[in-house]
Amino acid sequence: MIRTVMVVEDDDAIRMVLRTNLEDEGYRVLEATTAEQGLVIVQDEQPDVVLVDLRLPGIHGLDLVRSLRATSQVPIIIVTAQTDSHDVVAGLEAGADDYVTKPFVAKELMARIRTQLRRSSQPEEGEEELTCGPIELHPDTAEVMRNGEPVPVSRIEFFVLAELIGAKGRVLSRDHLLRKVWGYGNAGDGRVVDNLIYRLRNKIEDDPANPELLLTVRGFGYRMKA
Amino acid sequence: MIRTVMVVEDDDAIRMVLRTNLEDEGYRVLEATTAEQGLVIVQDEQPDVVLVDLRLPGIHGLDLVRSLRATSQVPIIIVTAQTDSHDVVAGLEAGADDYVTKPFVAKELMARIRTQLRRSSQPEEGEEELTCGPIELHPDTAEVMRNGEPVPVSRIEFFVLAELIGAKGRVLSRDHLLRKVWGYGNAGDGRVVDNLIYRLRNKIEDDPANPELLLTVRGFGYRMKA
DNA sequence: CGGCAATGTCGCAGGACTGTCGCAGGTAGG
DNA sequence: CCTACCTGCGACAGTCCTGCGACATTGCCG
Repeated sequence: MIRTVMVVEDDDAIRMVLRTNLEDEGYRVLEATTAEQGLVIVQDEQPDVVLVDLRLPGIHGLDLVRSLRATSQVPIIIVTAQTDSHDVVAGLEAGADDYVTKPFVAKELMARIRTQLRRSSQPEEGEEELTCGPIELHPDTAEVMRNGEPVPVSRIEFFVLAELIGAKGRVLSRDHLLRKVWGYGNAGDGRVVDNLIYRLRNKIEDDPANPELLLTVRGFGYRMKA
Repeated sequence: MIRTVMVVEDDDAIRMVLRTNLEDEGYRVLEATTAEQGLVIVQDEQPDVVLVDLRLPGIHGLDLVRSLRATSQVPIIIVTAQTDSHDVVAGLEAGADDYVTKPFVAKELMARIRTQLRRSSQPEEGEEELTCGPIELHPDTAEVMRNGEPVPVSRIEFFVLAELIGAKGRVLSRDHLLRKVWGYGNAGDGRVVDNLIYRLRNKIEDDPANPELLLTVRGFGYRMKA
């Protein structure tokens, strides 16, 4: 699962360093240079962690922290040059979850981000709605519903369906599915995917021979109806 | 509500300073001078936060952190003289939630403790009802009732049932149950969970061969009826 | 209209997954 | 010491899954 980290920092150099380090760790990185931008982006993208500098142009970082905390549970880490203990206390009181002072050591900051992610991911369930027409996926119970009726599917079938529905109508190649679901490097191997699709259709389509939900894209792969 | 903070620290002077500061803030303070003591006390008293020194006699603080984390979600703050960034990373990776270096500023440490408490107390809403159909769990007395009649269950059976009912119908993998209830890392080990489920069904299901409450989700694990 | 490649369809057999149950060591209490 | 219970383990059986191969169909192109 790809995690998103937002960086609110006006210093270009520092922002660049952060971006590089974060991307090396495999995070998706969002950037903002002002508190106002930061607020909007958090609303929009709902990142998994927010890094905030205190000294920002315009609205102060502390106020940004308070605003974020008022509407969101997203973990906030303050990253700033203010080393005074009084500032640390103020930052944490404002609602931040951690406080790192510049110059920071990248490794340490990355570890602190992981710590925040670990904690916030506990009650994780929001996720996106996994539905497509009459089909609903419930990751909590590993069940597939069709017109409200449960449909028995196997483990692999469930994952393939989840992958397809999660793609929201985009075409997924056989290779993509193999890697994501089966975990194969990509070792050329027969028609496992086709077979599975066939079986899935028998379970979720009204007329499996004329699929209306799980469509073939000849030469490319498969996709769900939009 | 009175919060409890445990301090694991072998230096008498520092422990005293911490105790004084914590009591001034209104916390109940537990003390331990070794990792072994610490482990026992956490099990016994379930403090709300644990402060751990890294340099302890005998078992190293890091190992204490890992042990605690294996069985408990209690927030852990490492308080130590090791200022090296490498140590910070190791500490957080081991499962700590924050890392403060000596000499620390009391005010800041107190703020970090409040931060941890704020986060860990979020999902706390009195006691949730641990019921599922005709089954009731009473954590106070460790009793299971079925249609109002007490059902004798063993210690482990009780915990597994509590974990399942607490999950409110979500699937729990065997691995999850092993970690939560047995506390195993995840050491590959046979079919302990299956066996326990079998025994539980014999106690709480009308027809154990056709379970209606404690359901199997093939390929995933087990879940309670919603 | 053929030919070719891609995909649909289906049965099979090995194997993965789970239910079931008996056994024995361990533990707590009497 | 004895008993009752708990608990982990292994074995066996039944069920379901899944990859494979073979053949049928379909779509594309010259």
